[in-house]
Amino acid sequence: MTTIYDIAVAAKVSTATVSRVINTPELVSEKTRAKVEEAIEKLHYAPNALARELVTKSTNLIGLLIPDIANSFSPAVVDSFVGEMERNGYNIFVSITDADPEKENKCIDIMLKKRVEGIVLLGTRRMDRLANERIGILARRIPIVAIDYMPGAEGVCCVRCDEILGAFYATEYLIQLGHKRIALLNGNEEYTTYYYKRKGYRQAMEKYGLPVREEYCIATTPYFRGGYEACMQLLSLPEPPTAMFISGDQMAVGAYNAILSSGLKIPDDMSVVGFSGSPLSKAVYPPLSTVSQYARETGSAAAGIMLQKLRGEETKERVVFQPTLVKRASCGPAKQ
Amino acid sequence: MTTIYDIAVAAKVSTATVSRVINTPELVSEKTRAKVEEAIEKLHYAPNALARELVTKSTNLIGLLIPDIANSFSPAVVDSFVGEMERNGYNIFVSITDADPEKENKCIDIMLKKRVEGIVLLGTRRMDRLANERIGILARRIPIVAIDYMPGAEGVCCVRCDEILGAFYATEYLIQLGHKRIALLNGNEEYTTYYYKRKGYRQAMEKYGLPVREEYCIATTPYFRGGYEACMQLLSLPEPPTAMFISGDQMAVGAYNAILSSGLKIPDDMSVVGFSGSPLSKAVYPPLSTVSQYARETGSAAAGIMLQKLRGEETKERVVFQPTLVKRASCGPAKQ
DNA sequence: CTGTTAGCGCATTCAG
DNA sequence: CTGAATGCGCTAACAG
Repeated sequence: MTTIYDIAVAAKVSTATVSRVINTPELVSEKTRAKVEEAIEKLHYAPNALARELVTKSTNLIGLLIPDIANSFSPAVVDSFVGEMERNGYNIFVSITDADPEKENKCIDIMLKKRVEGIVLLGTRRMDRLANERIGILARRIPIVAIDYMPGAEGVCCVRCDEILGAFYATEYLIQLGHKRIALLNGNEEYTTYYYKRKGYRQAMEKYGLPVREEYCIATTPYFRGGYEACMQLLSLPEPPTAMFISGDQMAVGAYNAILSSGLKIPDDMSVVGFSGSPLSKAVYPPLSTVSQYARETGSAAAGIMLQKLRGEETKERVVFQPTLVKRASCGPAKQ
Repeated sequence: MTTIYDIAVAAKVSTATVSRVINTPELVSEKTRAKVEEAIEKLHYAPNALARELVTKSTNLIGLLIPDIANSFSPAVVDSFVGEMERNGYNIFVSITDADPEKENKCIDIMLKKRVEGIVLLGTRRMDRLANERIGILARRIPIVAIDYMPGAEGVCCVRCDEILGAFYATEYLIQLGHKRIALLNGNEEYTTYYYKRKGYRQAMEKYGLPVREEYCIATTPYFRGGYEACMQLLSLPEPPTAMFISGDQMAVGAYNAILSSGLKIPDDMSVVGFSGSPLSKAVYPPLSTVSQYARETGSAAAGIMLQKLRGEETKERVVFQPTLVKRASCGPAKQ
């Protein structure tokens, strides 16, 4: 590996001069600059960022923790976040944690050692306030932005969608269409997203005086298969629901499959509202009503806040996107 | 930021001893180890990886270049690749290149400066041999694994699916069902994936003596919307196709929408085969026949090869997965 | 078992 | 405009 010293020798200058043509070329005379650049070219010199960062104490590195990359929300957030950070000269160090707090902790340790200048936590977390304590403490030393809720670490800046409200809108919409038997097809309610979605669902049901029937509330894995299986279960009930609010677009598509392959029609026999507003929701047939979560906007908002923090500017404590209910053909009035 | 020196002072030992309790604790006496560990704990010491790596010349960093994270293939590959590398003690430095060769080049420069120990290039590339020349040269200095084809850089290890064969299978299947008017709904054919898919399609058509009709071959954006629009265009033809091979599952779902919302039935009025084998293909209704691309296996194969290279072991020049045609309800016999 | 010393590759004073 | 010298935080001989 060629070093700054090799270049200095080849160009017959000091290492300081080489350093200058790289970092402050305007301070170097035309002639020596040319000499040095030639040597750099010839020897394929790539300055060792480790050494550089050791002295400048600036890594331009941001850590990104992703609990789950396979859902319909993460990729879009990651894309917009990474793009925005890169455009501003930062680089990204990622880790996929499978939503495992222990793994997350280890990753954070590594990131701290690598001297990342900020950490972004993407996606839902356990409703475990204690587990988040460390994050809260860490946030006093290094910029941290959480995408989604962060119970128990009040100092951490959160960028998220108001999921209670989103779930409320979705459920209310179904109620207003005349449905009374409305199912909630949810994910694991120990996680923030699903906890809050249940809350919104419940609020809507209660507001309109409808009973929350336990057999209508199912928590399953938030992917296609989970949606399919849970929906099958609902359809086999003696008195099946006439509508369902489903906590994720992937689950909703799985439910579509269950409904359609049971010979039922959407929305005639079953109304469906999803959650996420991913491109998928618009793509399926019939197009899926969904609560739009603004994934890309969330990613760039997180980047914006992170950049502010890195510059030492004051930032908002929290950015909450108001979800929008996108009404599409998957919902219809309740039959009499 | 506390340093090894601070710990040494606090524990009243030398920095060498601190270094030992961190790296080779078995060489330190129980007593001093306890002292040092206490100091580390108390001062929240996290060894500076930059300094460490500068002297050990080992970063455990792998660069991962992702051209497009939004398709149905990348997330699964990334997940399995990253998981496998992390399990083996490596960390990941990512960048999203939007398939822009210039951006890719800049990213590689940064990665080289950061002293990554290997680089993985994910996903399709332009059919531009010259653009890949640099990769080929680089591969002589540092382990490089390309996921997908890599024309023009023969030294680079490639992990990919035989897309020609996959497209051939898909098309042949439709032909054997009696279809003669078979469309190809493809992506931009300047990119390897779509170039080779067209090739496989053509080979099948020619083998069975069917004409390749230009108006049946459309190149569009490989997402839902592209599939929808291209399919609409095909349906409006005076003599529309009776079957289509679609180069990606997302496009296929977009096409589903176009077909179903035009009042046609799948597979009665239109047979469809997709490509990717993503969970999505199984989830939609009717379940989509597709060419399975083994995303997760591809990711872990790439990791496996990278790990071998990092250990200095000999590796295969190329790993080619034989795609499998998964027959589902989206295809039926051609009507007379 | 522990301390001393010498760099790793670079940026940054401070002279000249 | 350029060079010599110093140190960033750490590991790795080498002594003791």
